[in-house]
Amino acid sequence: MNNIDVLPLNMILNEDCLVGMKKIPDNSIDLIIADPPYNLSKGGEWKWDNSVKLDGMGGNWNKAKEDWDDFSFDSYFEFTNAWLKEAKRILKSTGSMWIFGTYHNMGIINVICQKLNIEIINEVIWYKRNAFPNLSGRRLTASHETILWCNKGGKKREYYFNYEFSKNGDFSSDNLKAPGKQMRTVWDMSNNKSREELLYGKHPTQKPIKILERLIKLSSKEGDVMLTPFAGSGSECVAAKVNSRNYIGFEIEKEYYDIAIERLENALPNSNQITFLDNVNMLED
Amino acid sequence: MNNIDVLPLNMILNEDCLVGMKKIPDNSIDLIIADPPYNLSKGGEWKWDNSVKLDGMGGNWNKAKEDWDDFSFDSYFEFTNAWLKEAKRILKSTGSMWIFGTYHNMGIINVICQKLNIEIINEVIWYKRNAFPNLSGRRLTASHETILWCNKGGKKREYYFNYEFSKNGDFSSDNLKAPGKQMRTVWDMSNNKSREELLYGKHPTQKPIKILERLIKLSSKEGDVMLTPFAGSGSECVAAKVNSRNYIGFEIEKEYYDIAIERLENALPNSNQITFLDNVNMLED
DNA sequence: TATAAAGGTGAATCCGCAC
DNA sequence: AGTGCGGATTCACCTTTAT
Repeated sequence: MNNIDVLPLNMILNEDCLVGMKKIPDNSIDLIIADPPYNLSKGGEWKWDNSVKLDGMGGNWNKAKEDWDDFSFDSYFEFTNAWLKEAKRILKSTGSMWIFGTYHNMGIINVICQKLNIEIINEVIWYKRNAFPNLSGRRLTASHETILWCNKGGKKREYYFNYEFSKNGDFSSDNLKAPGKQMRTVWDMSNNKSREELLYGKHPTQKPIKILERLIKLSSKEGDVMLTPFAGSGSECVAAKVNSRNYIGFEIEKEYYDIAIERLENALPNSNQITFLDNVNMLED
Repeated sequence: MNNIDVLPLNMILNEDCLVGMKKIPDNSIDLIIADPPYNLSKGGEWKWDNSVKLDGMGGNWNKAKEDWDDFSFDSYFEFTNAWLKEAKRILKSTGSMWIFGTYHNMGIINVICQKLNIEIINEVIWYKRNAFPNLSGRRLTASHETILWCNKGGKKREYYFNYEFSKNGDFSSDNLKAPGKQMRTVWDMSNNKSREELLYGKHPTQKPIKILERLIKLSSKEGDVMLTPFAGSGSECVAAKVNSRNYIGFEIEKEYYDIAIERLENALPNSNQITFLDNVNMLED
């Protein structure tokens, strides 16, 4: 996409992320934060197809896994491949992408990033100190999520990294971050939510604003454009607005879209407002 | 493999893990601990083949990743698929498998486990408090490894789990383990090695005995048979011997094989020796 | 009024039992 | 042998009571 295109900035659109991302020019986004679904509702379009043979990938696959959530493993591959390809296309070479997941879907995301030549900078582990206990006594208490930090890939690395913030920022509530020392790949952060977040907290995987702020500050500058393909109830956009980044979001579920719109109306950007634009059009670089 | 077969127990064999595992009867191993290589030496058999099209896996792959260590991404898929298929075959339905890796190879391992219907019980994060600092200032300090805990899969879950140990065992050096509380998926453990381990410490990914002991105690009983497909300098076997588990190891590199043999000669099993057999043959169940 | 202790509530998953 | 229901399980968080 090389023609000059326009797109509403600082808005969430109530549409599919693929439809939305196709409207975005190449190399135009500074930051992508993605929390892709892996628990799609029953009756969705993702169906397991036992006839699909994965001959190219090692040849000798066993038979299909039967109960992979409500949709198929292979279809999830295709879904992930589709949105990551678009994500790579629209990302600037100076930009970053952060992807949330668990072991259920992160293997697929990881493999497709490597196949698409999206470079993984770090795999970050979010340790949730207040994780919900395991009640069965048959396994360990699930208490972390994975966040993959990537850039566009290519010969030279140009992504932005705020090393100073990562080293000397205020992370006093993180017991694994030593003050003045380099930030590590394991982050200790409880899953608590502020009153504002609880008020709009309907989405099952809603992330705390404070972890999104950390991602934003580590890898972008004020005035940059953040895009979130699966906006949910809008936490990424709120974090962007509060931190004077511009944002674009897509959310296909009307219920969450409505919540996100209301949240964003009530969210106040912080004092540095020079770089934040409101509902204007974005021109390609 | 249903004929009664014999195999030397409590030995490491100087051969390829696939060759070795093929000698093991179906459903005969209680515990597998695997630390698969992902940095194979140059000139090995793993070569990138640009002509391989991965049409079954989402269809539209970009061109091959050029610099995936010294061998090809797709070949690593085949390699992983091959040994994991054997591992699943020889594992008892009551058994467990633990696989070490990082984001470079864990995505592939994860995906193949799911394709082979090997059930992932937990993804464990080993946080290395004493990780080596990052010198570039361009990324976060890599400070964790991933350990996938799996069972054989199938309709009913029969794997052994020592819940009592996981809850009330002595983990006082682990700052993330609250005494008397359930064990979680993030473990805080430094990468220090004892004098014994340092003495034989030539292998680049040698694991500390104490993390291997944790795996062994969580998921096996005295007298059980542990198998390690990539034995390296023999840490898994030493941990098994010390904890009165029987062991089988394979190591193709003569240098490491020799170290492992010497280590095991000097390793002393602990006092409960009733269940430990020395260099005997194993009959199929 | 602040802090501490004590007590009640609720979440997801596994497993056994009845049919 | 498959289904469906109910009981058991843990611990973070909130509310209530005590110091």
